[in-house]
Amino acid sequence: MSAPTLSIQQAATHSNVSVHTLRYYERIGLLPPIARDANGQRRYTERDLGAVNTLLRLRATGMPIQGMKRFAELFAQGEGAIPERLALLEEHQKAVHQRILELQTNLEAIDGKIKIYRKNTQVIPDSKSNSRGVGGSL
Amino acid sequence: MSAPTLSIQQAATHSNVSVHTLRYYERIGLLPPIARDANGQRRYTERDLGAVNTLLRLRATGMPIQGMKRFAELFAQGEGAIPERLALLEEHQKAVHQRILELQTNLEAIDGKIKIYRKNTQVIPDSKSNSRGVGGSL
DNA sequence: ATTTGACTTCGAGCGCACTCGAAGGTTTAA
DNA sequence: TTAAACCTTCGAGTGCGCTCGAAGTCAAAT
Repeated sequence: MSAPTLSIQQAATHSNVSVHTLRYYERIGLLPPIARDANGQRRYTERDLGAVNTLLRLRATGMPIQGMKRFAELFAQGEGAIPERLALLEEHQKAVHQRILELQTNLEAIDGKIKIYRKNTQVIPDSKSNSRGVGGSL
Repeated sequence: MSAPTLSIQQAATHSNVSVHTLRYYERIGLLPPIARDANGQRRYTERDLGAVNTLLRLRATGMPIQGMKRFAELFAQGEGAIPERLALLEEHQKAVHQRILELQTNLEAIDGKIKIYRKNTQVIPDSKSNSRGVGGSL
């Protein structure tokens, strides 16, 4: 039993991307050249799908295409480049972590605003209160 | 003592944006029309700076300009629109929270990969191991 | 007198990551 | 026979959020 492979259409569906994007990623070197069948059609292996998966995770965490390209290149260079691959991932890890912290910080500020709004919605302001607490300005 | 106001340059520096961006935000309706001095030059009040601050927080958490515009419009509509403002913020709050969760999930997957890489870097693989754990494919 | 910084309207350009369609080809299945 | 699904190269278009510069004006400060 040889490993099952997928057509580009199937791979696209499986990975939830468009066939356009799969060819695009291969074209710009994010994916290695995908193996072809007797008719020259792409056959995606488990490994290829794994690669797509990894790329999508990197993308989802905000890595720009240039970064992914660099990673793919380091991969193509074989085992010698493992330390660089590790370094790249660690750097990205750090960046993502900081991004999460930034989001959390800003989210807290928004939470604060929401609380103020809730107070103001619950109590109908009387003529003496001017609801200046609400935003001040936006 | 009247409230101190800032020139556009000062406001830009203070908020860490460009004067281009300040005018742009005003132009597209994110900021209210900024008050002018005798010479027609913008004078940014504390309130205006607060508005910029809020916008930057929304932006930093990924709210598109259209969303910010909607918020600004609701603000311009006065107190009657407070419930809608609240709703908009709550929706955004939810979205940001989900975004954070997504980042954390993907970050964990990346952490996993890093761990595998670290194992492989520590132990020089012998002829029997083929380091297939490392990425598999990227 | 000149430099600085502000103002206006306008439209072009940029970087990113796709996204799509055209045009022309082949193979395979119904 | 026809339709579906794949292939190629190519270039144009999209949406976002700026970003910039041009051209012309004005007023205050040195």
